[in-house]
Amino acid sequence: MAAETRRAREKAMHRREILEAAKRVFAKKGFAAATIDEIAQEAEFSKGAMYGYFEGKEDLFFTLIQEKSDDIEGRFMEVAESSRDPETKIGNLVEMYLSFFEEDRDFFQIIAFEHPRLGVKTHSRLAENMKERYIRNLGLIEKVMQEGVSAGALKEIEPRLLATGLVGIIHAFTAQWILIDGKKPLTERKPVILELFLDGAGVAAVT
Amino acid sequence: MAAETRRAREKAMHRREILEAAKRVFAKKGFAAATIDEIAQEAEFSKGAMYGYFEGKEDLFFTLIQEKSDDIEGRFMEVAESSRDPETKIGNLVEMYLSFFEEDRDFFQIIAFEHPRLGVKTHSRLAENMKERYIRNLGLIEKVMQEGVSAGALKEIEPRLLATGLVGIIHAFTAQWILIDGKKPLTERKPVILELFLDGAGVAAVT
Amino acid sequence: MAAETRRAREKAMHRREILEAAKRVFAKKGFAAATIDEIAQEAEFSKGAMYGYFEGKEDLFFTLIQEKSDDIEGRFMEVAESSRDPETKIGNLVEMYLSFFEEDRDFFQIIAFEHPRLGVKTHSRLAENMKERYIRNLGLIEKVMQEGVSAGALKEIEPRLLATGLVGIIHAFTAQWILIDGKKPLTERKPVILELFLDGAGVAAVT
Amino acid sequence: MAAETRRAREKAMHRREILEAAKRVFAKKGFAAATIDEIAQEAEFSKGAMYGYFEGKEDLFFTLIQEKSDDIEGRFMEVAESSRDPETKIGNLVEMYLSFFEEDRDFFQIIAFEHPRLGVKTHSRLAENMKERYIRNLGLIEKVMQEGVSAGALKEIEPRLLATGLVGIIHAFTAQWILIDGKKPLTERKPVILELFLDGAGVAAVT
DNA sequence: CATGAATGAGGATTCATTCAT
DNA sequence: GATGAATGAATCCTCATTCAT
Repeated sequence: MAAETRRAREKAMHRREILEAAKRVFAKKGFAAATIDEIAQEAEFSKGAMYGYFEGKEDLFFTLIQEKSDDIEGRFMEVAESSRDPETKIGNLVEMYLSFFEEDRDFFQIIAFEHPRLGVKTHSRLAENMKERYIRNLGLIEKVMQEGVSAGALKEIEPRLLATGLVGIIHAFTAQWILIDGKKPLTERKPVILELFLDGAGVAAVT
Repeated sequence: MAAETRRAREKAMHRREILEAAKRVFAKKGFAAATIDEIAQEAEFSKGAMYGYFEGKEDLFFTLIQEKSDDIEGRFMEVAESSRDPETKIGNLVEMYLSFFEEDRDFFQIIAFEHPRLGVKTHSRLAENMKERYIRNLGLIEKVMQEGVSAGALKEIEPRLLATGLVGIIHAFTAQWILIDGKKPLTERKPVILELFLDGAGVAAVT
Repeated sequence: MAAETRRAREKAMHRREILEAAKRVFAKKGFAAATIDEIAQEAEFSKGAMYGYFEGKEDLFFTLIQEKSDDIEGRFMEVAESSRDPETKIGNLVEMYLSFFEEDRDFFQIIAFEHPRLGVKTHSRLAENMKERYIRNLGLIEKVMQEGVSAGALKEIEPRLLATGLVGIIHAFTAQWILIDGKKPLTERKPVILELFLDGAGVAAVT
Repeated sequence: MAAETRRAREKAMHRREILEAAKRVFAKKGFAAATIDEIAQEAEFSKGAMYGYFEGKEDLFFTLIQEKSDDIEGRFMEVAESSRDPETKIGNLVEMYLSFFEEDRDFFQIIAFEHPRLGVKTHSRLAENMKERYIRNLGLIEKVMQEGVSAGALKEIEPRLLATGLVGIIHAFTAQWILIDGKKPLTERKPVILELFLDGAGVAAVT
């Protein structure tokens, strides 16, 4: 039985290694251009082994997204209950996203890669699921925005639009960070993002 | 001679038809997943015909990006000289981007698709060129931001960060529009975007 | 009618130009690797024009071989009646081949290219015809050899073997000439060839 | 481990089978007209399998030439040291070539096919390599000829010309054998070849 | 006749997936 | 389970040939 346990432990580890390898490859190439062969090599397993752990390329990809999405949703829940003050909560939200992507820039890359595909009608369970999640996620952020509006901390703008704006800023800074200034920690951008989002770039026209 | 002219005209038209078809397919599938076959079908030409107009998939893609990028850069120049007032100029900038993407949402899709690839080292002339253009483009926006800062209309924030923020908001709203509420004209979003960017989402904390 | 005549003359000229172009291309690439496109370009005609003069690639090739083979057979006939002395006749034969190939090294190249295909069973009228011609040709040379033997000028060796040997030497020197020392006239090799063929390379062992 | 060994053994065998199949096809069609498909069928493998063993058509061809050329060069070395007597050595040389081609007429066919291509400027590593080898090979034969001349066994003719002549005769007889009288062993031709080369076809003009 | 655009069959190559060991 | 050889469908691309102008 102990042997069984070790086996189970090893199997789980291998699974993880494969997933991590897949993530690196998907991040570098995108789903379509990635090959099982390259993932196998990256994972230091044989091609055949991959099929002992996953059903195929789609499954691999899907699992990856799934896990990370669960992770991010979990973190989101913590954030959602982290404070009563809307501004603090939004700050936590931004920080959460930034550290999430900083920890795992490959995943951000993947999301960024495949995100646009969501707008495309498709038959894959995969894309459907991703789209669902995306909308749910945006919904969560919307709720935070709604709270902010209700609390009088945010302007009376449709929460969805506010959510869209915030997400846009975060993504842009993350992309920027990956593309150009990858050295400094991404979380350093939190203050600017918050200032931009909450107070805007303009010098207060004294109305 | 007239015959020659007609032929030339037809050839140009066919070229355009193929480019448009390619754009639709690239927008739907992304570069890697798109196939010449599908593009040919979409264009209602035979597979072989494609090669009379373009050297192959890469060339097709490249040409597409090239043309549109030239277009957008041209429009940008107009905007850059459109006004002395920074806020007006930024407004024109936002409007320009919104109408550009509204006119051609497929192109936005393509850009969104392939943009993340820019962060990945590659050997393709294509990616290099795209990255160059992207940075140049961002540089142009930076310059507008710089003017705004100098004129005292924008906060003393690094222009690059301002540019990143604005672009992020615009992209997010465009993506949103494509993903969900594709009916209303995208340009309708101009006021929100401007308000978010210039004045922020927060209710002016009376500082 | 005069117009008709000029037309006919022009047509014949064009035909010739195409054939010459085809010869150059076939010589450079071999039949299989040559393309109609390249031949057309070489001939400075459109691809389509080729089909007004020939039925296709095979026909072009076939015609080429045909014409040249007729030519060489004609010249052979002259040689066959050129002298009563076997050695002189053999000398004339060698000279004839050498100048034939010197005049038209492309044709030699083509022959050399496609010759080995003769040993392969095939369904093409083309190859059959070439093989037939080749054997007929060798037969002609055999007859000269036979005469030489009968006249006591050549050893009592099967004429076919003698013919094979002579042809082999000629081909080898021609190939050599093309491959390496293309400057000097090929016909300069006549004496060596004759000496080798008639007297051998060995220093007469005083038998 | 034994399993590994068997696998390795099988892989080597399959590789060989594929090479042999490729040889037959190249011999029948020539490089340009041969198709991977046909080679695969001849080898009784799937098309895809070919790429597990070779990089493609060129590689296949190249490997084939390489291996055989190494073989023939090895045999040549033996011959080169086989005797002090020039005539014997030349005899051995002829015999070596004849048995080499008799053992593997497909290879001769291939050589004969592609040889003329050598005279054509090209960019392929392949052709360069073949040409190099050919010249080196001829060089080796030249050396034997040179020895013969120095030893007073051969006439004072440029060794390269002597080599060319001998090779020409050998090739012609081999081609003849393949084309027409394939039944009798090719090596049977050794005496005639030697006699023709050393003593010529002419009846000794009593000089 | 000449042109060259269009076609489509054919060929090289890649890659997800299967399967015998 | 792990391996990697084998498969074959899918894909890019070429080129002989046709045909409208």
